[in-house]
Amino acid sequence: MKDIIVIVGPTGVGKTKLSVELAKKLDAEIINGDSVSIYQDLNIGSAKPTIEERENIPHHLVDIRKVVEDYSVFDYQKDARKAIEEIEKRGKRIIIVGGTGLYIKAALFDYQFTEGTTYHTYEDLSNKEIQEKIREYSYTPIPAENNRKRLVRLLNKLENEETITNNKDVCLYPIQVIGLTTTREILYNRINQRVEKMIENGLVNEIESLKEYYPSSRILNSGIGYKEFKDYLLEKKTLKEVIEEIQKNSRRFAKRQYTFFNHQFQTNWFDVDFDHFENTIEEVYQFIQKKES
RNA sequence: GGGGCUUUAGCCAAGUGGUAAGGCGUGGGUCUGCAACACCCUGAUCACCGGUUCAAAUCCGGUAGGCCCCU
Repeated sequence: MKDIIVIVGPTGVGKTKLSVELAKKLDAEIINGDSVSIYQDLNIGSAKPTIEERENIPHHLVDIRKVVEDYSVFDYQKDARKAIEEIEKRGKRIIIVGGTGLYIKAALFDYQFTEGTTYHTYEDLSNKEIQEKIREYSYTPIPAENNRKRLVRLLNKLENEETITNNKDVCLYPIQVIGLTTTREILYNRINQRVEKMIENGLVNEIESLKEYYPSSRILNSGIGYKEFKDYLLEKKTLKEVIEEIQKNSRRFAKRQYTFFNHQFQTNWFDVDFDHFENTIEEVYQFIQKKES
């Protein structure tokens, strides 16, 4: 099997464009590695590649869920591995692009989940009490003491007797991780402008048409570019405030993405040449060729 | 020209004599089932000069900037 090309980087650096161009050169198909593009009807705010931008390259794991449905890392792991298998059978190369680090990592590395386990929220227990219970299983050290979500998850795993492995460094596929980067200043400018552009392209209409799903949709209440509109729909916030909030959340997200891709993957970083993007494409292409020869 | 108020980190801001709360942003970090999530870490000698005091961001005087009122 040839290396799977994994394209990562912060939001707004040009991952989509690179993935399509590279797919053409390598005769590859693309697997989406973005937790929001999974959803139908979330197009503008998710910065999902348009049909034109996809240039007839097959894109997998895009639009596979409805806005009211849930989706998790485990689902992604299964779906992505299946897609890898299928593309492989077709004899095409594989490119995974996206900014959701955990999804991509769980698909490619030996993360193990257990099918259909029960899940308690332990609402009656304090963080301290949950920690105590975790200790009863002789599980130490307790990670992230104040992180309610992770504590609850861990306790559930212990109570369900799920196997807890630590294979996060065991990669199951041959991969080549390409990271796109630039200076913070340029990145933040691009992010800010891209949000303005989303508004011009009709993000507000997209939101209006999804309005009725807000109360029941998890993704609409957590995805950047969507959750910020909740108060706008209630007329508690102006559009200007919403825009600024989306920009801010995107910037903070980009920062966290850097930490993840820097520490969780062996990323080969490339400084993007925005004025002559073909240079960046060529540089990455040469890098891949060299690695394989 | 006269009078009053004000000046604390990039921003907002508490603190009126005993050696600087907090929030936001920024930067860094964690990461096996909500991950575009959640969580952790991160900064100042208080406009400047002088005085009072054992001790001043805190009191007094002056200088500079800002705001307001009067003429």
